[in-house]
Amino acid sequence: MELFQGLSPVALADTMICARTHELRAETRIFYQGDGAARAYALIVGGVRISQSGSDGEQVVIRFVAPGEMFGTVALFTDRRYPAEAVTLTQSVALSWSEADMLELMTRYPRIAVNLVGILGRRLQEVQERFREIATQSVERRIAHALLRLAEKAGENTGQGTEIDFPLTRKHVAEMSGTTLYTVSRILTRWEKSGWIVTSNQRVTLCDFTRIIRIAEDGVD
Amino acid sequence: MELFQGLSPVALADTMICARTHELRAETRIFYQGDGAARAYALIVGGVRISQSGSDGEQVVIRFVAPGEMFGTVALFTDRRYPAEAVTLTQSVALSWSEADMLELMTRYPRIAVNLVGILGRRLQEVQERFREIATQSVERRIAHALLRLAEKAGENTGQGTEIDFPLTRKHVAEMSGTTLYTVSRILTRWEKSGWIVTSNQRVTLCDFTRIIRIAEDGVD
DNA sequence: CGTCGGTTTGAATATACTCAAAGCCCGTGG
DNA sequence: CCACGGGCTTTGAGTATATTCAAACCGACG
Repeated sequence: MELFQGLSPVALADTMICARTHELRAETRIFYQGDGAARAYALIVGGVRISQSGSDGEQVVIRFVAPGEMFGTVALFTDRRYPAEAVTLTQSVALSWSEADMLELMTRYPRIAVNLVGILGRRLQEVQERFREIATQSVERRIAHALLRLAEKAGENTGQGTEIDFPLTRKHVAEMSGTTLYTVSRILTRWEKSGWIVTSNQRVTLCDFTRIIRIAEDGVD
Repeated sequence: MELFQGLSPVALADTMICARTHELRAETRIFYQGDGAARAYALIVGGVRISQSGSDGEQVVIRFVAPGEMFGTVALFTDRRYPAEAVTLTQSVALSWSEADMLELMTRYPRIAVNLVGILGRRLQEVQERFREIATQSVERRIAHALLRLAEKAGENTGQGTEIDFPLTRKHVAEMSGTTLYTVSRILTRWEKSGWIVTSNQRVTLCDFTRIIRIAEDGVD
């Protein structure tokens, strides 16, 4: 749990006292976009998808949350409305803190604030990179990047290669890489026929990792 | 200066003591992408463009910095390399702090850290929105959004309308909205012929503000 | 007056989108 | 245990949108 790294045992106890625990089944909406932001969450077990939708209903996936990461935190410090919605991918467990407690903790233990700055900084850099990619690269490269990021975050090593261990539809990949589910399907089937990847039952396994990296970097296939 | 808001006069004096002043002419590179991140900056006068480039040289504009804003700050708290480059648009004045001083200040006055979290949070939200736009909207809408954001940040009210008061090439608009300078040129000339905007000498003035907003929202022209 | 950076414009083209239809797989319920 | 239904995926054909490349143009500044 990066946010609380470097805290004394006493401080850690303090933070746990005011935490609330949530047990959630798959496909549960934790908060909606536009809701008043009441609490900050930390994921312990499972997976969460954060998506943002525009006025027409076009959606994009902002990120996938893996165990150990925070989500819904930013809203507390900005306009107090969640700018996106959070949905569990699988059965999950999360902790949460109220806004007041969070602020209190942060002023009592500045280290938390500094940690949070680091976390947000890294997230900012990641989105900026994704922005550059979508602005300048071909769809194929973007899809490669998307899969690599997921593998990095939630990759399980199986016999066949690295499996991204939560359910992932073509639509979601499309919403991560700024394209349509049709294009994603075409490209993934091509990769599968070439043997770079295997997909089955909404699970994607990267077999030829270096090949995918090559596509992401060079755009060569 | 949002970062230091809510500080006592004493604290403010402390921060100013360790600040260094920079006077910069137009088109000066303040730092390069990949440089070891030594200092955090605050812009006092002028304008700065932050751009990121990929391995091939494709560039995007991450943001324009207006007076009162910080830049180069995130890098101190992540991997200590600037993830983008900063170039002055016009003659400018900036303050800067060393990494050590900044950390020291933040732990001494937690309020600074909390402020920074708010700033980063808002920037994160903005990039995420831009990401959604570029992923789902037509080029024309994206250009409209780009101009509106600039007008919001650096709009001067003249007789003809709202002028964006720093030099802005077609190329830069393209790099903000993820398109080519040719497409930007075509669209801006069309808007100019219709009377929604006026451009001259790298200055853009939005005459029919509501029209541009309509394009940004509906995609209607 | 010439040069250079920025801009406009045209024609040809590519890339990826749209829409429609069929197929597949999985879990459910009979 | 098998048949059915629903969500997800595949595939094709046609097309729009925006890119690419080339060339001319404009205007500011030395």
